[in-house]
Amino acid sequence: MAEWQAMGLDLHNCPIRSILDQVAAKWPVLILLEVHQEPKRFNMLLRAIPDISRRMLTQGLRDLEQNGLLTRTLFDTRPPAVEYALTALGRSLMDPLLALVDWAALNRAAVAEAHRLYDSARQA
Amino acid sequence: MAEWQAMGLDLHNCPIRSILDQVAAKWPVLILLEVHQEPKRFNMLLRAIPDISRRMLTQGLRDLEQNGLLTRTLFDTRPPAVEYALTALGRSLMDPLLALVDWAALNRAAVAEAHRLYDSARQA
DNA sequence: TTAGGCAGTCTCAATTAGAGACCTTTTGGC
DNA sequence: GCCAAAAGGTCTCTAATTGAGACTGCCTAA
Repeated sequence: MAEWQAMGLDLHNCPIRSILDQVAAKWPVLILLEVHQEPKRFNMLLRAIPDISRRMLTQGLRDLEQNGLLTRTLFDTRPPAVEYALTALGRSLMDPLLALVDWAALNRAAVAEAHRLYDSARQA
Repeated sequence: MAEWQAMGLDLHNCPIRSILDQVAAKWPVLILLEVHQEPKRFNMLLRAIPDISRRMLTQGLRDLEQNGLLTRTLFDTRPPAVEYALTALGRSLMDPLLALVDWAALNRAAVAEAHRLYDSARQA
């Protein structure tokens, strides 16, 4: 971090910010985690992430496609099927992303405890 | 990932989802990155992240405090100063978070290129 | 005495997200 | 032959979230 800050790549006025905003967001992360398991189709994703709306799923998929993280493949079957899969770039993102998920899994007890403490302090 | 999925810890109906939603979000990430450099005060953060509003900064700080990622320390100086600093838990989050930032820094050219390709394909 | 910094809160307007109807094509059941 | 369902979305309308910016109260330096 220190290095690329020295290089003038700070978070303000830089493309890293916008990438982070796109990727470090609720729905994109969830979509990537689903597609990471195996390529999935639109309605499959809709079922896999029950509380996403079609609107947000469409938008999330378009954004991720635009950022080069996944591909949209139209199969000319009847009815036509559309498959979303990770690109190489998308796969390269999964390492840091899964590390974040692992952190969350590992520390959920600590976070829950912090909530408890915070709330009881508020009470007093 | 496979392991904790086998353990029944899937992303739907699980506290990991809510932690991820809180942490993998625009402002909290930015706040953490700032506080990671060194403990900072309210107005310092406001200046460091120029496009955040006071409202969102307040809310982000409260959320992060509630999740046990940072501490709020009131110094009884004149005028009173409030310092926000990472907790041990917060510091432990920085590894995966910085990995994500590094990924963004490393791959920003590829992402930019993907945008260019996507846009020119749209054109045609 | 007025200007400014500190750490916020409050209100109102603009933006964004969610709910759910609708579209087109095609298959399967009755 | 006809209705329902699934495919992959779009469209509209409403609800929730965010942002802009005024305001607070206390204190210091000019």
